[in-house]
This record gives sequence, C-alpha cells and structure tokens, in this order.
Amino acid sequence: MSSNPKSKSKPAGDPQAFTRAAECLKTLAHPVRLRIVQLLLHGRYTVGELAEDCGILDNVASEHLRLMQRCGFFTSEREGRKVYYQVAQPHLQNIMNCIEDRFLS
Amino acid sequence: MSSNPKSKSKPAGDPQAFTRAAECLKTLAHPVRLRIVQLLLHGRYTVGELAEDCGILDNVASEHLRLMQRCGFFTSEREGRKVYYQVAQPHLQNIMNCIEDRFLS
DNA sequence: TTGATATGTCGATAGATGGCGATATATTGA
DNA sequence: TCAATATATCGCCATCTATCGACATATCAA
Repeated sequence: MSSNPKSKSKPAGDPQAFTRAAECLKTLAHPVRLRIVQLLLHGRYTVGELAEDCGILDNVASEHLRLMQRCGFFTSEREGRKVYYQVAQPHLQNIMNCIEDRFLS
Repeated sequence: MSSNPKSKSKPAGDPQAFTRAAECLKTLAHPVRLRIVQLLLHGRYTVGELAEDCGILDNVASEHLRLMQRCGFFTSEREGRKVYYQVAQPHLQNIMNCIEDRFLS
C-alpha cells in the first residue's frame, strides 16, 4: 500500500498543453479582462462601450481585446465606425461559471 | 428593441471581486503550477516529488507551492523531513475540469 | 554532535506585462 | 475634400515575475 492511495498512477500531462493552457489563463487573469468576458458573455459590445464600463481609455480596451482575440476568445465585426466584439470560444462560459461560482457569489 | 438583445441589463460586477479572481487566476496561469495542481488533485505529494515530475529545482517548486498556498489552494503537513502538500480549495477541481476539458483532451 | 537530506528564504537579474501619450487608420457626414 | 468619430498601433517606461545560486532552517540517523 502506498501512502498516497489516490494516485496509483499519475495523470498524464503533455507539457505543451499546459503551456498553451497557461497562456490562455494568463490572458484571462486580469480584472478588466474578466469584466469584459463577463459582459461579452451577455451580449455584443463596442470597444467604446466596454472601455466606459471598465473605466479605462479606449486604446487600452482595444489592446485588452486584441490580446483576448489572439487566444481565440472573441471575434469582431465592424459596423460603420464601430467594432462589435462577441464571444467565439464556447468554453469561456464554463470557465466563467467556475470563476463566478467561486468569487462573485 | 436594442441591437443587443442578450443584455437588457448588464451583469453586476464588483471590481474588487474581479481583482481577487484575477490574482488567483494569475497564480494558476503557469504551466508548472497547472501540472502541480493536477497532480495534487490526484493525491498527496512532497516538494521533491513535485519538483522531479516537473523537471525543476526543489527550491523553485517550493516557491510555486508557497504562491499557491497563499491563494488558499493547498495546505501542507510535515512528516519527518518531508512536507506533503494537498488540495484545500474545493473549487480547484471544478476549474481544473474546465481547463482539462478545453486543453488536455 | 556531525553529516546528510528535505524544504524554505533571500538577493540579483533577465524578461514579460500594463498603461500612457502620440500617432495611424477607417468610416461617416458636412 | 475636410473635420469628426471610433478603433488600432507604436514606443516608452515603471512595475511585476520567474528563475537561479547561495544560504538558512528543520529533521533524522549514525
């Protein structure tokens, strides 16, 4: 009998997968970006609308959105001079549910 | 009719809660720390065992563990000269399930 | 006690990150 | 065309982060 009965066998772990996961989590791990994800899970918003809600400059919001878009979280559509962002990664809802469950309730 | 039918009302968001959530997520957002969480969700391990599995120096593993312990992820128990770490935060399993679902399968 | 093992802490350093101002691009309307 | 609006990008800089080597502490066994 091992002193560690739960782990007769260690879970397999592909280091590259952990690296990719960590990159996406790091992108999520910012208060403004979490708020943006929460908002976009409830609808479409423009850069300016998100910036105003978060109390940040438009260009800063634009950079946060670009980071998250690179992770595949969002897509964007231009309508006139405005650009609407929306959620593209289905798992974002699950992860946000976990976060809200732990921190926002 | 709004052009944004999903969000008649924006979700409430306490900025401090987002800050706390972001701090914990940032702690999780590191490939080695993700692997450590995964291992500890399957059993108890010592600093040296975790370091060896991750291919890092013992003192580096110790620092990762200290960071995560500060977030309340783990507790530790000394047994002789070894220190065993184990999961203390119940939500870790849920969040790790989401991450494994997205990246490790 | 002494030496070996296991873990923890500290200081230094390289690299990454976040936010700002300035500037660039795109779109619309006068 | 020109000016106004909305978004995106760039360079700079202050701050944070990860890692390492060195050292400190704790425990055990001879």
